[in-house]
Amino acid sequence: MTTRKKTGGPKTPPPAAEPAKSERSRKRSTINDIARLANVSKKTVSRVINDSPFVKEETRLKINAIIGELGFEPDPQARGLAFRRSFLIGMIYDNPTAQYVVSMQQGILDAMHNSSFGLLVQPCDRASPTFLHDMRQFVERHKLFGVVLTPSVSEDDRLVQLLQDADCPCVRIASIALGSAASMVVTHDSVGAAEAARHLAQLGHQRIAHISGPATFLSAHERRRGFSNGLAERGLKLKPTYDREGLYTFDSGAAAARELFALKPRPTAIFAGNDEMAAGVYKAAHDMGLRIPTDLSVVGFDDSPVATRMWPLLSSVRLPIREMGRMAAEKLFHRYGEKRSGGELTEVIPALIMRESTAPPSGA
Amino acid sequence: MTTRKKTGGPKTPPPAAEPAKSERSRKRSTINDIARLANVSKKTVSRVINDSPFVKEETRLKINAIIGELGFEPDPQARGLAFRRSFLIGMIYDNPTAQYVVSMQQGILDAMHNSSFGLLVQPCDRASPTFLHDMRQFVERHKLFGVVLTPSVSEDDRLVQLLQDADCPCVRIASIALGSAASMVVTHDSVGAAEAARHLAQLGHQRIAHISGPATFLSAHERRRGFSNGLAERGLKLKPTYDREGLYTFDSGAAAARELFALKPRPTAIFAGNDEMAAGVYKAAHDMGLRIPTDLSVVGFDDSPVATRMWPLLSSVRLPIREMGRMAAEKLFHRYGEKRSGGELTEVIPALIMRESTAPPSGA
DNA sequence: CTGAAAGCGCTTACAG
DNA sequence: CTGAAAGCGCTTACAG
Repeated sequence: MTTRKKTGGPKTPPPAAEPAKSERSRKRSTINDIARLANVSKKTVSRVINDSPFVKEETRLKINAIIGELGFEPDPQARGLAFRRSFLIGMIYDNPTAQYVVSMQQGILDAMHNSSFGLLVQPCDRASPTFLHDMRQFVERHKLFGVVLTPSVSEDDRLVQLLQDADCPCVRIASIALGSAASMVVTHDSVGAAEAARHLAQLGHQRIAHISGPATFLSAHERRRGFSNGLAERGLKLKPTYDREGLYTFDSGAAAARELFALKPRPTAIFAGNDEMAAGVYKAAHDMGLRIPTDLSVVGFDDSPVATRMWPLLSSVRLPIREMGRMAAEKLFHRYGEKRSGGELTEVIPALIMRESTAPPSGA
Repeated sequence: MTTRKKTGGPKTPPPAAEPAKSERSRKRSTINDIARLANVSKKTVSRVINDSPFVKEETRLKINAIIGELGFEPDPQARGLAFRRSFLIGMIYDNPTAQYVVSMQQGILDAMHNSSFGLLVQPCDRASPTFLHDMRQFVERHKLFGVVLTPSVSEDDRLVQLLQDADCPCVRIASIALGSAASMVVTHDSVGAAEAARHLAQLGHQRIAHISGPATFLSAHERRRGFSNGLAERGLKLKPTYDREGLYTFDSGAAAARELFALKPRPTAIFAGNDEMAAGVYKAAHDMGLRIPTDLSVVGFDDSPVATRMWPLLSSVRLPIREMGRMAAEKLFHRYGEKRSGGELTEVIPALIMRESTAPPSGA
């Protein structure tokens, strides 16, 4: 009992920055140490760790003090084994944009800060024949606490079904609500696309084109839909000849733009489904001697790093990726903390970031 | 004993793609099930799981057969608890390039494929006052099996010391050997930079400039050193006025280029320490009306996605990031498998990827 | 070459 | 409000 205070002084700062030097012989303390020091059973210590309401306030205080003093942190592995569920969150992704993946990780990590959770990453390929098998292994092997699914794998119903069968909670990030409110972070891509449409219309453009992502992507559909609606608000229509499908890649954007430029009259503004394709549009315009924004206005989507690496700087629709990651992880935690709470839909609205790539049409 | 065969037929395919429908009541089998079925003790099953040589071949075969049949996979959590070490690899990073991070993750995951390991990611900020404390928590909390350190945090000796104290194996990725051979993947950035120098010299350039990364980065130093050496091979010298320090950022690259362009005579070629800065050079050149490669040759480093998003396409020095990740993880595993083996230095050589951004000097 | 006992650090029923 | 027993699924000494 006398060995438990080292400094003897008042409460040491936070969790004791650097206890003993490299004396790694000082093993981490366990629930047993705490129990002994507090003169209670380990079960009671377990109760305070797990925030059980059935602990006398006085007991709780005493135990928490000792926990603080020793810098005790329950072993997630042992806890996991007993709980039959780990303290690990998985992030499953197939988004090709590296910045998206890294920002999302950051956001999830933000939500886990100061918890004992860890973030396990898992890329995937929906086209692979072992896709579902791999995902099942990933989830079952680690007895994941929960999983966050980013687009476009978040749209895969087979995966969602599998997770449900495996009793693994998941939060899906997508442009519209695909499942229960408790499991969704919806990004309303259509709203951002509509804003882009209004902006272009406002500038006076009449011949406005769109290059969408592949039809298999929900986001591609939503962005087109929102754009079309935004145009309609201003009495404009997205003409079929001005409506091309790309692949969300640089090359497909350039190819679609070339087709568009061959039209007469050619469009004076293009809304690309993502920044990659917008970069392709820049390239095609450059090759044809079309100046941006004088001869052609361009708007992208994603506000990825490339948007500020092009000249003129690309105006683009931005989604708060990192924040989305944080929200998704928080949903997972809420569901656990307060008995299935956090059930409201989580929503996010994209915003148009204005830069230098748009101007009134030259003839205006 | 009779319940153990479901299909009754010959060995089913791999690990039984989809055992029972959504019957998740069928709990995962444990080491006890295997032991019972094989008529041995669980300890013996444990021995075959851990590849112990002290098992009769016949016994091993029988046990492995049953393991295969049931698709048994030992629970990493339970194993970890008993081993006092998890089956988790941590990746600690502070590299600002998203593509680098994602590729590295992929590589590490490649090495873990078909193992029961998982990859935990952990960004960090070396300037944060809680940096070391956070890292210690990360490592101790998860009882990490090992950790891979990417540049530039891989250069932090305090971290390496901390990991050693915590008895956590690590592999460091850096441009030169910073520690024991067993813990290093060295990327020889200088070799790639030298190649860039030779290429430029070969083209006939005489006035060749370099924009380096910040002096606090080892890579910045190594790239300059290699470049300078490459020039020297051809009897050229990196003049102090042509040797500028940037920050590895777009803006710093543009600023340094502007200074270089103001010199008379101005350089006819620039080797940028990374692609970001090369993009800045493009921007500055564009603003000054300098055409690439006619008026100015440019070479970058990293071969990041932006390299192919610029016009003309940027020639750049490439490092096989994904492969480096794989190698790093494999080193961690080797050290474990064969009693401290895998001790040789792991090396990687960068290669110059030729594209469209270089040409002989216009006056040549 | 193989096994019975004890233990990793926590939690679940069950009692009280 | 609190605790003693048993257990999560595996491994470590120790025996034989």
